[in-house]
Amino acid sequence: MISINFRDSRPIYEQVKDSLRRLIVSGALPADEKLPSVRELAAQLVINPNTIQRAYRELEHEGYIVSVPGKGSFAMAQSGANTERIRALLAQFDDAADELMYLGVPAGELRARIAEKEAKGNEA
Amino acid sequence: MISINFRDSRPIYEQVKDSLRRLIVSGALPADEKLPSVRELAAQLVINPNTIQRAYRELEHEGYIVSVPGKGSFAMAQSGANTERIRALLAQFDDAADELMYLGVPAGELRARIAEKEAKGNEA
DNA sequence: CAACTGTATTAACCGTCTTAGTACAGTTAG
DNA sequence: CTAACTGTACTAAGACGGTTAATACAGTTG
Repeated sequence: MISINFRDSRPIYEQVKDSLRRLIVSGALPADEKLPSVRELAAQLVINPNTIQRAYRELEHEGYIVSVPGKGSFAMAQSGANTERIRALLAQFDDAADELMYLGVPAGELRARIAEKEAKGNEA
Repeated sequence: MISINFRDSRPIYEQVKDSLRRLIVSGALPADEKLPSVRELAAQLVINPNTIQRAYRELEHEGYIVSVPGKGSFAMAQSGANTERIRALLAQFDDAADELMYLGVPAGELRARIAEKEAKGNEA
């Protein structure tokens, strides 16, 4: 479900954040779904609870989850559009598309990928 | 031309790499164009020459530039398709698209962005 | 020869990531 | 109520990577 790569230069807490965000975005973690507890996920990944805590704290700050002392952490329905995050994602999207086309990947293939996601999103 | 952000958590040499790669990809730096020397760019950005050297070394390893002792560093025409880089870029592209659509950005807008790039690429 | 180019190497500093250990308050099942 | 869970906070220590500084050497060029 969630995996981390110790060889990766990226911090573990970032990898955990991205994994969880991807699970939420993909629908694998619907709103109000309970996440593993800080200690449980730490034990599962064999890393320190502090590292998980940091990932959860930042995900909550980004509006993807909500943590309640004593109860747990839960996936959260996206409320207000996160304009700042959208701006960053669009920049990432454009950069990747620009370089891919420079490297010879046809624009049609990129558009087809979008269309495929659109279909998958509607079937769910 | 090339700018770095000291507040950014990303390493300076990565920022330099991305700036140069973007200049090459966008066509601002055509093949065989001479890049600033290691020391010159370091002085311009007020950072250590070693940091520039590292950026150049890795860009050469990625096939974006070529460095010749005594002469300088030059933008390089993309020869063989860099399959590894393309794979990573497609993953980045997909992740951004997935989350953008999750956040409510319509697929049509993403496709329109691709089409726009396609048009710009053809006019050049 | 002089001034440039890339390249290599060593040492030192500093910030961040991660771990370990402990502690406290809220929640919940028995 | 108690026990076991939950999130949260804090300090200390170690490890690692990024960056700088200071040289040094070889190839190129006017």
